[in-house]
Amino acid sequence: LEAQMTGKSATPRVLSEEWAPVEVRPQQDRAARTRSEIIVAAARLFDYKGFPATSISDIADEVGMTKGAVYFHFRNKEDIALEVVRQHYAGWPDIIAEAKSEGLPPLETIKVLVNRVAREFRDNIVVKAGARLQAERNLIGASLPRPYVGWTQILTEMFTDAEEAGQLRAGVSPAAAARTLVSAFHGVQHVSDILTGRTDLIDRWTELRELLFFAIAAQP
Amino acid sequence: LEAQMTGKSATPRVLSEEWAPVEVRPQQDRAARTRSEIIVAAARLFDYKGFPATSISDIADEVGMTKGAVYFHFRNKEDIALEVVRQHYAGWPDIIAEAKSEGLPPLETIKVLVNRVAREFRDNIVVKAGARLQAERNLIGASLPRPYVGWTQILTEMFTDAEEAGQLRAGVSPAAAARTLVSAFHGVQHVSDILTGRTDLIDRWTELRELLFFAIAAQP
Amino acid sequence: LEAQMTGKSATPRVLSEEWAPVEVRPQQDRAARTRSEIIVAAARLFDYKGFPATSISDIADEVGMTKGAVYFHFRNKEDIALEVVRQHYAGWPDIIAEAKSEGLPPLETIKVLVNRVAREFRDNIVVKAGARLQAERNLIGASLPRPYVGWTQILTEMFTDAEEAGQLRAGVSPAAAARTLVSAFHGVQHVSDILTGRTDLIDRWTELRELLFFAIAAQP
Amino acid sequence: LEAQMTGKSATPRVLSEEWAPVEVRPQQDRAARTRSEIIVAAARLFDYKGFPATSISDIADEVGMTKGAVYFHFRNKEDIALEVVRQHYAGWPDIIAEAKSEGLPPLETIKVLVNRVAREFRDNIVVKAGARLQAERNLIGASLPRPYVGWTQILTEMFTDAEEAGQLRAGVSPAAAARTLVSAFHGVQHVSDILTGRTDLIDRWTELRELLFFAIAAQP
DNA sequence: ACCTCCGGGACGTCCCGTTTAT
DNA sequence: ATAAACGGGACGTCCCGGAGGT
Repeated sequence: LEAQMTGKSATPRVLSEEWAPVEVRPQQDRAARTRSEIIVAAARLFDYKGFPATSISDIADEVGMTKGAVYFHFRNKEDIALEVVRQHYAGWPDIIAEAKSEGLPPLETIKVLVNRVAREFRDNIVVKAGARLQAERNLIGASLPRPYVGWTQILTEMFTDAEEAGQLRAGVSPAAAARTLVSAFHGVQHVSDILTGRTDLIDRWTELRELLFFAIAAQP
Repeated sequence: LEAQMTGKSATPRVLSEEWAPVEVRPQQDRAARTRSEIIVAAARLFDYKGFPATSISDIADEVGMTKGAVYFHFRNKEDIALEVVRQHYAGWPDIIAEAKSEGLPPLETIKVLVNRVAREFRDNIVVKAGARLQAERNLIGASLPRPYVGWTQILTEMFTDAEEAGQLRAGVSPAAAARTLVSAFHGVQHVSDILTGRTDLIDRWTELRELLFFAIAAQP
Repeated sequence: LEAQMTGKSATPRVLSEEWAPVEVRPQQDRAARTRSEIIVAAARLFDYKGFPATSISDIADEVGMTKGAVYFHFRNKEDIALEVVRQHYAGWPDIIAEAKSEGLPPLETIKVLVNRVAREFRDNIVVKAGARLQAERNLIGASLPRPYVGWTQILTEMFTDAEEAGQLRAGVSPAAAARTLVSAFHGVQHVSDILTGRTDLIDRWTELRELLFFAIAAQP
Repeated sequence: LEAQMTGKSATPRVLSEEWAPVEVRPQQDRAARTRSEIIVAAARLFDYKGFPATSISDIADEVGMTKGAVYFHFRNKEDIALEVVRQHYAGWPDIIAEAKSEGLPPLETIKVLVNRVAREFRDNIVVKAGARLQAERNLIGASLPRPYVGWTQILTEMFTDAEEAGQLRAGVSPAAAARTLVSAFHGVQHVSDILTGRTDLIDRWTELRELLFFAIAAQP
């Protein structure tokens, strides 16, 4: 749970797309596609080698373009990393909304949500790259959004809902639970990355979830 | 809980120092002092800027020497990082032995131990730097020892002791408990580092400890 | 007579230039010009100071560019040396064809040819540099073509022609004559370089030629 | 025939050693031995890698000493090269005297002499190293003695003797014969070094000798 | 006298992230 | 959008002094 969240609850993207201009010029279309290709290629490299070891040349080669073309779309290497991180964040609102829409009790909603997040961390290249970039944030520049605090806030709200629903064990603070979940999830994801390339992430997260939620949840 | 541990119990350093020759050649003494100064200066910079952003020149400046002097003691930058990581590990056996020597029940021994480890992560510059270097290990070279597995093994043994002493809640696996503790501690330490420079590490660790050990320990 | 020759006869450059596209892209033109300037500047320095003593900075200064520009055209210093050596070789086929086209008897053709080669060794900076680089070949890298063998082969063929024309003294082996001519010419060129900067090369070659061809040629 | 010769005829070393002080202090003896070991080790490396690629560390390692020890005996790397070249030269007078002492006619004396010199170029590590250092002389410093001129002078004298003895073909200049022999021998030796590591030096020299002396000698 | 240990600057190569001319 | 050029370091390593032991 790496990301700086916007804090306001998830805006359904479908709606916001309604507001977008229907007619886009084909050139802008192509530019957007190129931009996107660059981002994905960069994400692959950032995930594999990290930010400092990835050169602009590497990225240009990976997309089959010249360095100049890359510089046409992004002012510098930091901007590319920034966009990767932005897209890492951009996906969460929908996922959160989806989890909430299932109508489960708060604690179960959280479980479902983080299960889904874990899968993204294992499978989605942009999410993976964004996580690594956040871990290397002080090698990049001070411009990345602060990580962890958004998720902490979202989860604090959800754990507060759980408390109000009587799902929390007496003495458990929603904020502490949120902080601990965010930190521990990060730890699990990172250690899994180092030791197994995140192939065992789901198992490790399951182990963590069982212990943590036993301590958080009220006894039935 | 970053480190690859040797597994063998701590050698009583006091004793071995008694056996050391009293007279050491002063030149070698100076060299050892210089080496140590380089390590500490490098640790400061690695902790602050990370491995790739720290140049040999930076280190030389930090100790007030020239690059040539640094290269007399270390073949390359990687070797310096390696030595920092080595010293990060070198302290744990004594700390583990110390915790065990208090004669507490297994679970309390683990708590005391990790409390102490948390303080090291907050205060000891070499420990801090070693942790960061391990996090950046794929930017360095494949030569660093594998992190986490040593601590996981140590803690698995201690949780097994706890199980045999009847301290574990039914259904809790010692190995899973150890893995989760190692990962979650790493997460707490890392997030605390990013958000507060580890000043709130003890508080965050306390929050994690209360939840995790409630789930792990048998009800009294 | 330093060079590894290709063996195939000279391609008439005039003709092939007729066939070349008249319109070349101006940028590539500029690049080719720059590349060529770098080669000539490097040749001057290699001839003057040798390969190890010539730094990339020296070359960049000599052409009035920056190191980065040089590295845009060549991957490393060795590649520059390689190209100088390549151009040293590239000129021989035409010169050989020219000598042969005069329709002289074989032995006289050889004399005319080597006279011309001697002038190149005295006047052509790339030829001079290439010769020196070949002399320093084990300081560079194992990638330079083997010297001397190409010329030995060419001259062996020509001396064989002479033998068939009855121009060789009885008992003189064409191969031995070729080997000796190649080695002795190299020696004359080198000693002349060391002692006079090759200003007396023609005289020294004349002395050698008179003696050697007296021994090789059949008495009239 | 690389060397700068002193020009005065060979001084029998046995004699000059008679004049040396009989009693030397044992420490100086050790120093001389150490010096000599350094020279031989350096010669091995110079012959193998050339001057620029041979570092003081290499030499120190080769003799099993520290760099400081080497610097005690020689002021700098150039001095070591200088001494190697000096010893390359130092052996010729005896060899020349030996050849002359056989009482052969001048031309045969020259042949015997150069045959012997060729063997030295093939077998004697200091001679080989000195030759290579002379070839790399402008990479070292302007301090090496001028090569070739000494041998040219010696051989000019000997060819003049031959002329006076009626052994020279009409029209052959003793000076030109000497110059050509020196240059051509250098060429043969160098090409043999590059192509076969001087294993075929004797054969190549024999080929050269047969041709050259046929041209030089009066017909019987 | 001979040698070791430790440290000091100085470059050399390579490469990287970026603008300028086209 | 490309091709060409620009500075600026980073790393490594080399040649070499001084301080001091033996």
